[in-house]
Amino acid sequence: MKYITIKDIAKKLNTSVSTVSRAFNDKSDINVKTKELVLKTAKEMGYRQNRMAKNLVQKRSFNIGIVVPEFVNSFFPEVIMGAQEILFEKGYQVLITQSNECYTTELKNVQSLENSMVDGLLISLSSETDNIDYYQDLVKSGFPIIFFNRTYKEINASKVLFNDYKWAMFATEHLIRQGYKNIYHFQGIKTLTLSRERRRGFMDAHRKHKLIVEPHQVITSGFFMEDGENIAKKLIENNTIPDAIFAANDQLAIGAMNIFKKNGYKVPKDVAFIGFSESKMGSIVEPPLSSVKQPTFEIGKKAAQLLLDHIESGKNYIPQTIVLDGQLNIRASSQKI
Amino acid sequence: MKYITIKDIAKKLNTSVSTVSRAFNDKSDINVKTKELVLKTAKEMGYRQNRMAKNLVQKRSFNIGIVVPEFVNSFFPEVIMGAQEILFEKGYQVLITQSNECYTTELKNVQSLENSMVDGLLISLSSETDNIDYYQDLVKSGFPIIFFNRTYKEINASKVLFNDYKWAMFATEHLIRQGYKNIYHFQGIKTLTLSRERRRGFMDAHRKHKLIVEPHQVITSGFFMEDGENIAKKLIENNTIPDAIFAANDQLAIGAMNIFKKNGYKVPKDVAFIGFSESKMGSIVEPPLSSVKQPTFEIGKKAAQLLLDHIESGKNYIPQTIVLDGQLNIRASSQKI
DNA sequence: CTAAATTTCGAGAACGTTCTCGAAAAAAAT
DNA sequence: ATTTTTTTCGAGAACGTTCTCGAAATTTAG
Repeated sequence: MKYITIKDIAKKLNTSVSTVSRAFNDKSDINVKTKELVLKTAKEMGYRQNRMAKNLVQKRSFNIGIVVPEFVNSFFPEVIMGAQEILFEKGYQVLITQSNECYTTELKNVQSLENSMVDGLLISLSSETDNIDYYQDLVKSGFPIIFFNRTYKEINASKVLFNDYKWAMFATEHLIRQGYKNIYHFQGIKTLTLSRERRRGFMDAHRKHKLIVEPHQVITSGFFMEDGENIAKKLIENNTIPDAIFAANDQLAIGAMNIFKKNGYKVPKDVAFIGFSESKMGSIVEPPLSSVKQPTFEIGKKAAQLLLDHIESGKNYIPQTIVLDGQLNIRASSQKI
Repeated sequence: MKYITIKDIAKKLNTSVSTVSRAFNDKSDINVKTKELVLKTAKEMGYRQNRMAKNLVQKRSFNIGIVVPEFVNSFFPEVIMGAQEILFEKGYQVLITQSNECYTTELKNVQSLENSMVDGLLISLSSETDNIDYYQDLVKSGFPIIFFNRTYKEINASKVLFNDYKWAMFATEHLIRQGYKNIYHFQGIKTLTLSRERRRGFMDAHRKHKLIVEPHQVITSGFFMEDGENIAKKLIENNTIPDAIFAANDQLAIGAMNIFKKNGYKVPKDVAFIGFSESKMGSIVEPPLSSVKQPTFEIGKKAAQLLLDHIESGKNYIPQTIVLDGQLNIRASSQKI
């Protein structure tokens, strides 16, 4: 493949590369007519700018790296779409990688992206990540990096978060107000800040209403549908059937709901359900699943915006934390009849 | 941000940049001891290779571009994951873009990726794309590009396809064998090759069983759940209720199913359903949706492999078409009781 | 009509690598 | 000890851009 370069154009027009370069970069010190001529012949010759070279001299790639734990739920794709929307219009390309919830792959991704000279990073940590030294160094070095959803308090960088505590509390209170007494919480992966926050919301809602939560009411697992199924099976086996379940995500709730239904339990009469991070599936399932809706697009957009801010302001950027709010969508799965 | 370069290392070690470069590139003409020394001090100094520069001289980026129409269904994410698996282990980075089913964005994506000097392209065309001149030129120029799922016969490049005809036929026959007579087909976007193939399967299944299909039994729409809902509403309005519906994807089927259920129709007793491109939702819905399962990961893997072949063999690459097979998963939504 | 100001341009360095070529150093062969 | 071979290295071009600096051309002012 023979690329046409700026030199070829210069030669053809009997001018210098500087002039041609000027034409493309909207520089003021060039005659409008020559500029147009350059642009025209460039088009005719099928010229395409070589980003590598440009980036090399400008020391920026106009690439943004995104690292997410997974792709299978619609949550992260939606966040990514939000970010892309902002970044794309500013001329940035987005490199997306996934860590598969694995710390080593996550680190490999980050480093690989750094090698590609990304101008900044948007990252949501894997559930396995408990060592944040690398990120601390990165942040300290001034590299533009924004964390979203899954992060650590200790990291002194900009963050876009969801108010997990508040909405977990609302969700739980909703169940309590419906009159449910024996409410279980499926907290997913225990160690994540977001899980802890949701659990805290769950606990405080009980406290507020002077209800006591027994340890066995909070159950740890993974975040997938199968995890929900397994928990439900075990509960049925032990014949410890909750009134209601507040799950840390829709997948867990749906998995469990299916098992309960299969075993003859009625939803919400026997067991009520409320999920989190509203997914499309939630509205399809029978009965439709109540859930807390997170502003996925908004998260992506805000994170992207912060990143652009950081890139533009350089060293003297002051990190901020944005906490977004959601919405409690009550559906049939949690309404006492 | 001050990057440490190969020059810095050379200076510190009192050697030449050539030697340092050799150390990193596993060249034979370097002493093992100096190599180790270079590698060690490079690590100490926190050296990170500049991809831009490397790519510039080597004229390849080790980046692969992927263009997909959308992100919201799990189909494309899964394909991407398959591709990533193959590409990642060969040291390639993946740049993902989405066209939002819009031709102009698609083209912009492709060009932007070309500017980033991607070594190759994996693409599934938007539903809007009817002008393939650009791709024809690209293919003719020898640029490595592999089409998957959505493509045009006319393009002379490697393709990874699904045997839509065959499995549409199987799906339809399954319904016919169950005794359904008045079967409708929701074909989605009419113009896509894959839609045409699926419709052809639908028609031929009827022909084979000596059944006649009236034009009104084949309905065109978009590919989203809302489209399915709208069709169902219209059918109910006109009181033309099919025995069974074969939808070109799960979303259409689920959308329609929900509306029928809401209007008091029983599934599968009053209306039976079968979808296509099995989605997670299909197994959650009540009753579980029969569907044709596509080997999503496999599609991504195969496409990536073809692309690597193409990149490696260069000009004398001979395009191939791989047609993959799927699986018919029969569930309650299509079983006559 | 000349001087000053402004516009427009070209030469050439720089970005951080890889790669070719030939030279120096070391090892092996005579 | 000398020649030949092999190993190891350094100099410098190249990749395709942008950018700085100063010079040429043009316009404006006096």
